[in-house]
Amino acid sequence: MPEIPYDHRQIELKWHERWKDAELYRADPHSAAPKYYVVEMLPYPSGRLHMGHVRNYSIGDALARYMWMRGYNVQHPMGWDAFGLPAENAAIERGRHPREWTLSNIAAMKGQMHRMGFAYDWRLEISSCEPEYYRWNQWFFLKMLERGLAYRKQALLNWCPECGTVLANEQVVDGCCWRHETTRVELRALEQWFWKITDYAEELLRDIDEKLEGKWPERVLSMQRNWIGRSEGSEIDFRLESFSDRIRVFTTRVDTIFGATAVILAPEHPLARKLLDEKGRARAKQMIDARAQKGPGDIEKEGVFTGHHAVNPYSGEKLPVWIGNFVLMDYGTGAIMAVPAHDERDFDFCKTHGLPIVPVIRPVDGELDVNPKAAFVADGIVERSGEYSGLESAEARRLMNERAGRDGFGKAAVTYRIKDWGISRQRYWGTPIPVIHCPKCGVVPVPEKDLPVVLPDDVKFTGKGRSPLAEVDSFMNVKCPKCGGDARRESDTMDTFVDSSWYFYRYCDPRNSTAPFDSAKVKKWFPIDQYIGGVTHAILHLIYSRFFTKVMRDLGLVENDEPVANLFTQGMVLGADGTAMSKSKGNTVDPEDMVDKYGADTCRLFVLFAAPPEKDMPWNEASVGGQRRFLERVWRFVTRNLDRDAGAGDSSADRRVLRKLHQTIRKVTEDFNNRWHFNTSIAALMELINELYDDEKMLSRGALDQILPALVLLLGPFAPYLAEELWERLGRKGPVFRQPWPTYDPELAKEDAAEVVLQVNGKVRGHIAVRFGAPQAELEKLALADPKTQPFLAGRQVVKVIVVPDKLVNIVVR
RNA sequence: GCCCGGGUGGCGAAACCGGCAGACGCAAAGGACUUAAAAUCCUUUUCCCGGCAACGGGAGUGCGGGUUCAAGUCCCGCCCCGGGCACCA
Repeated sequence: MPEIPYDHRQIELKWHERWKDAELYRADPHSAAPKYYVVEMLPYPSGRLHMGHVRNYSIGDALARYMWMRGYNVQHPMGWDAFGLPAENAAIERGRHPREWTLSNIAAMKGQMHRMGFAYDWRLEISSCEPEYYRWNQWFFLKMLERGLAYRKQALLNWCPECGTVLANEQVVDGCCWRHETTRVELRALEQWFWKITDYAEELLRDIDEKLEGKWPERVLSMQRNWIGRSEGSEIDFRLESFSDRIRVFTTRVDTIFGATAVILAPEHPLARKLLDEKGRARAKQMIDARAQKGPGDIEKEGVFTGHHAVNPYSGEKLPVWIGNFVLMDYGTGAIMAVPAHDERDFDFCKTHGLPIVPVIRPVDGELDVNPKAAFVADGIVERSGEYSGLESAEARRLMNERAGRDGFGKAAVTYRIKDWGISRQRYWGTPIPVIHCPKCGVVPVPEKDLPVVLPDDVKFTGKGRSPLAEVDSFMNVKCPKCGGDARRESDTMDTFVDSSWYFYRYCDPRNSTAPFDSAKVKKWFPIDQYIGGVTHAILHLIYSRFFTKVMRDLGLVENDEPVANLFTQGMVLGADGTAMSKSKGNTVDPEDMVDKYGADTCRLFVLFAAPPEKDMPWNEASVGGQRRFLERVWRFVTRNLDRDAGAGDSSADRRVLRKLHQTIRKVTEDFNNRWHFNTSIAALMELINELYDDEKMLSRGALDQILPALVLLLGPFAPYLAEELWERLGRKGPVFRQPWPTYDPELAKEDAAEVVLQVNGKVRGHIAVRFGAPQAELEKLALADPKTQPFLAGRQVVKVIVVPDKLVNIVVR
């Protein structure tokens, strides 16, 4: 019988066509089956899928298909994070309109996703650049405004010269833009819109422990904890000698306050202007400018004495007030007390500026070091601190906070590192911020009934200057909704992270034209059972969407406190050079080439087999062939045994192969249920096919009839095209992923006998086959009598025999 | 500096609860088939020592200690790599 060749092109084309219109992957709103909502992070439509996408979506797709087979009602959507700078840059560089460029990219990538065989319910597709979508961004903006969660302020902001826009703190990496890793951000004073994520700092932190612990990767949780940066301490007012103003400082170490030798203000501090003379102000300005240019970290500690003094409320001591370039205006109160003996930074500063160093904390089991060479920063016993002397640090802090409250000069206080989310962007391709600036009424929100504020199409892209929208008179000129007078629209657009903060809710009701979604529909699916994406979004997207969910909950739109019950972060795809694949490094591989050459199934298998999904995946082009060979072996085995008249066969071969089959079902099922280590699932399937080849000639028809369909079903989540084609050739009806997942019989999976390892003094000396459950005494006897162990026992005394039933006997001799 | 990961053959990896280290795959070498090549199939492949040989012995999971009958796995102290945070008071 001639072999039928495995022609991936023909097979994939055939099923591609059949799947296209079949609407196979619909979630059923009326199903009684338990729901399972799986979402992969939506891509930016750059025009081509890259390997990172393929990896992300192959993991999610395998899971979705598996859960269908397990009988769940699965919702598995896909969409487009369609606003963003590259579209605008394409417009500047190539004269293509961002909309047209974006839409053609979406069409291309959607085609690639179809080719990959990803099982999405495309009826739920959303695209954030459509007015039907972004009008709800605007609606949320208005709600934030109503609730006092949106505000406008002038601030020093991170400006990326490459992007031509400001960035949120989360979008600055090592002082550089997150999209342009070599472009330093500059600080610019601008007026822009902020969202009060800080109002939710405490809850965002608490729910990490209460709701996410154990369900999100520890790495992501620790990054978020870090980012929120909760810090407990005290706020203490220092009275100025020469003015009525007080300087409020934040400190975590009020127990060291008797060691304070100065009070230091940030150069931007409002009091700095007042205290400094002309010359001092010029120095302060220099410090501010230097910081704007250099970026943090590589700045020498500089300072200026203001000539004024403040009074330590505990000791009554007079402390000089300085300006210091290392004091940050936007953390704490913008002012600190300097305790050089117990803080490294203060130590540095005071050393260089000749300020005294006064130690007041001694180690619990040591002496007070009166002439320290470095700061002693640990807690200890408070000394030289009046009534607090002799107390432990923690107790001193407690009592000192009490005293501050009682006497009205301070209190216990909590400070967070996280700052409000700056959402204004001086770019075109984003959601217009729905406010109007009226010369008479000031900032006026666009009335809800006038939403959406639609992006105009006729915009000039010069790549220079400010928001492109500001140049479009037909957009900008508007009547004030309040007084009817001439007014101007806001010309900034929203950060695109707004779009992705709630898109997975919109999937549940994507065409709703009266609300962002119907809460009942969302309630059916939320929280997301499994969210899958790159770890790069650990603190960007993933903290913004947690914030958004909490706001939506407080608006009464959703009932869940968190959007994502379980998070999985897959590792990066590394290039051949061992660093992350990226266009700028030129080490990318286009998945399309691989799909052309080897087929989508091989490509999917390849990304799943190369490494466990949470680990970074090294690139090794050569091993693709191995995956292809495996699929061909499956193909050949199934096709040539479809209706081979195998007869009664050899019952021992049947038993061997069926045992392997059931062991494989067990292995693959466990991998899906526990760790998603699909590399080992696929390895198990390879072992099965190896075993089948070994025993092929001896198998009975009956055994083949059990094995072939099970093998095809097991392959379904990983290689859907091949599975579907073979399923049809087996004469079966219906799509593979709608078949019940094969179950294993523990009895059939069991080996005939336990292989027990024989050790002498921990070294392997032999093996014996014993029936399962053989009593310990019997195993011990067999081990002592075994010819393999005998030579190592001769002339020695048996001290002890360790028996692990069905596994191992270790004879300890002396 | 602090907080997470991680370090196992030539390479990617496996060993999930302390019980045979290296499953599975890649690459390499040898062989079968072939006029030949490709494809396919079979064999070998951690290192060292002994043996013509099936085989036998020893060492071995970044380094040094420890616990244990038994350690890649647990504990202590280091080194290296990746990631995050970092004048955050």
